[in-house]
Amino acid sequence: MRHNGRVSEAATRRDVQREHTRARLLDAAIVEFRRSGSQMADINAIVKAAGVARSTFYFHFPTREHVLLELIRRDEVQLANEFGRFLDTRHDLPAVLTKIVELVLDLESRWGSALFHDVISLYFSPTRPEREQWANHPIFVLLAAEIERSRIRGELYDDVDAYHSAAFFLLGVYALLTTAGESNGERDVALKKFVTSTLRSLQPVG
Amino acid sequence: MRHNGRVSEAATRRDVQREHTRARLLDAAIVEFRRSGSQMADINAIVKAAGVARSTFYFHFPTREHVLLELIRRDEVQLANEFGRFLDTRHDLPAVLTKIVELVLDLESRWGSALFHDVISLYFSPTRPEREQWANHPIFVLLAAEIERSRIRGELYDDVDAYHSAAFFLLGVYALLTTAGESNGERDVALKKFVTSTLRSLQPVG
Amino acid sequence: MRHNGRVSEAATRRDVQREHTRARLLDAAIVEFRRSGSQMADINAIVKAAGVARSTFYFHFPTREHVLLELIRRDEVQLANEFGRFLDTRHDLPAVLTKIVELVLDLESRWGSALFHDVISLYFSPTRPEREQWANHPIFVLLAAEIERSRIRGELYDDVDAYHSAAFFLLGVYALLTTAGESNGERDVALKKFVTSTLRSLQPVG
Amino acid sequence: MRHNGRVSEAATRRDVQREHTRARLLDAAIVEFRRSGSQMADINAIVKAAGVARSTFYFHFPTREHVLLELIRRDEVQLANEFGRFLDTRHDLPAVLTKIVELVLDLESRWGSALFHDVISLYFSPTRPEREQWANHPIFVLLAAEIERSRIRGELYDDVDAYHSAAFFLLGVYALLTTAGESNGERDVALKKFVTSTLRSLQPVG
DNA sequence: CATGAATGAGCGTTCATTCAT
DNA sequence: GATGAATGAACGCTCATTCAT
Repeated sequence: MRHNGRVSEAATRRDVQREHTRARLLDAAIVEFRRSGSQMADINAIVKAAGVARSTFYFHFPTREHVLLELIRRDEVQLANEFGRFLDTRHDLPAVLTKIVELVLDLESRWGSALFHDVISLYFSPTRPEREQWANHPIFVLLAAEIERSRIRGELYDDVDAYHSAAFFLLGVYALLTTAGESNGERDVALKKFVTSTLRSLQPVG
Repeated sequence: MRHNGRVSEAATRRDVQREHTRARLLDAAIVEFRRSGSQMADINAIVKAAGVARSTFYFHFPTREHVLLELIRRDEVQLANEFGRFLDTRHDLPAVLTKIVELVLDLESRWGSALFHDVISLYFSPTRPEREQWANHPIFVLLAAEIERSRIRGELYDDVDAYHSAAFFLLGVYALLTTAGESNGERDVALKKFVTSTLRSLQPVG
Repeated sequence: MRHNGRVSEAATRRDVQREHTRARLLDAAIVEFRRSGSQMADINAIVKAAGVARSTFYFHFPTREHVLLELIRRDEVQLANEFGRFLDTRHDLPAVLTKIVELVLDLESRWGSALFHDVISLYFSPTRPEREQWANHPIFVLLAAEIERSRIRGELYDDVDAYHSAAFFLLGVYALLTTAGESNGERDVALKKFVTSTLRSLQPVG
Repeated sequence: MRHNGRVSEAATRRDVQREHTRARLLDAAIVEFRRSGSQMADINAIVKAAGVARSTFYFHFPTREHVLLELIRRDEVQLANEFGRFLDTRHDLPAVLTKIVELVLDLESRWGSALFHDVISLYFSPTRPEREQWANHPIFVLLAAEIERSRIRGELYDDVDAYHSAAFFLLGVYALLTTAGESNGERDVALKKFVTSTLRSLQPVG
């Protein structure tokens, strides 16, 4: 009411400032989360690293989960793009599954295993937010479609359920990865066997 | 150490008392843990429910993880016994896998999904204690052995790896169960399909 | 740091509020400390008396020693001022020593003997903070200077060591005061004799 | 009532056992107290070192102060004996005071400065037990008597109050020793000056 | 928009102490 | 006489959260 035309301008400045602070917080959060997993990472460390007040964090993110979500969103898009590009090339189902393992391993090494574990468990958490459904997971969607195409081409058992098969596979890969106790060598072996095993559950052994 | 033979006898009374208190705490803990998972569980609520002093909890259990371990120990034995009894009866591999799903579902409903999740994640936790290795999981051991017997009987693909197959199956079941978002009906369907899918990965479709 | 000029102005309101809470805590602390000495003092009682949350205490004071230091700081300034004003008047050495005894007795009665003891022992504590050195004690400094002036005026033995003499005197006064078992009457007598005795150690009996 | 003549015998055995445990506790206590001062030393450490149960400590000693008292009692007797033997030899007052400083320094090095500090503060503590009065301190008694004899021999000012003078001296020595912050060299200098200063307060400068 | 003071709940821990055995 | 289970009070501390400014 006391404001003149400059208000929208001022608001814009605020927007810029807000996004700046928000980005600082996200950057600091990913560093902290990588270090100690999202459970352990305390907000103190994040805000300290971001150079803002503790309460500023809560201004931007209602809970620490919201930070995670924002981080996930970033990478999911990238992952889906990469996987989509791969699907545009010549490929068979074994190659597809292997590619997925590779992508997920990439993701894990980018995030660190502790944080990765936390992120995955968001998909399983009883309190997970609406949009983190499997049905929305970009890789899941593409994989299910690919399996279905394969089935229609007659390469798989007739009665294969593309949706569930895709879920079993991704779930399995994630679960194996969270089995952090084994050495990387053992894990790689297990993943390779898992791909083979999954293929056998889909198509007649040729 | 300085005790003579009579002491251990006399001490029995105290032992009984101690075990009683301990059991009260465990009972109260499982209730609280069921409600909110072991991480979030309020120790104050537990001791209040058990009717003992806060410090008594810490007298018996150094950390909340120790409670969890004790709870697991209890049920694992029971589970393994039940599964062992089942294996003594006439059965085929599909029945075995179905039985396992059933047993795990039982366990989950007894524990509640939050606590169940915690327990499972003990198997995946980077800091899990030695004895909570897959290799020691009673169902895992029995299942792997059963798969291997089946393979030797020529019922499975020749090159099936019993150890990994058992792991994939249990991991998958657990993972599906932690996917709490779906309705129970959907979950049951998914589990049934998962059993079928696993069987196909093990034996030629007849 | 990112603040502009107006912030410090605006912050003043908060500063006032903060200092108010801080003062409330200090006031409550001195009451509790008087009752039972700073070691034994119950932080819960302090915060309850101050009408703030427990964590607020720790927000303001990392340890209980910090409270003590703040209390000391308050009174040392006052004490030094009063002693300084006295030194500005006409006086001789006996009057100076007597004045010191009087000031210290005042301090003790304001603080109570338990707290007073704690405060003094800060000067003796192996972990005492830098600034609580004798060399910084305001009365000590003034007394040593006064003794030295007296010596230069030829009123004392030539070889009197002002620094040590001042220390012996203050130490003695404090030590006598911590000897709480005797009645006040006995203590007053002892203090009077101690002043006489100290004077005799400084100047030829006239 | 069911007991026969063997009771007194049995009681004797118990006595032996009790004294044995008591001695073990004392030995452990002095070690622990030396390490960290009596304030810090926790009963846990003592009972652990003594190899007895926590509650056994409380069976023998109502409070930790009672342990200290028992330890003091031991050494005071020895100290008084040694000082008494010295007084039997040819000596003058300066030698007496110097001897006392020496004895106290010995005591301090035997006990460690932290424990020594605690012990001394027992003499000043508002809750100190009856028998820890200055009036009972063995050295104090002997010193006061010696000063009085000296005064009677006409070596001191006529009006010297032996009781208070002895108190001032011992108090001063103890107080200087608790000034732990200074180097040993500085402390020795201070003690020497303190002896001189005290002598001057007692006898005309020759 | 961002801040910092303040909160409240809980944490894991220490420790003197009691008491039945 | 000695024990160990149990207690209760306080400790210092963390941390998500609220709120007035």
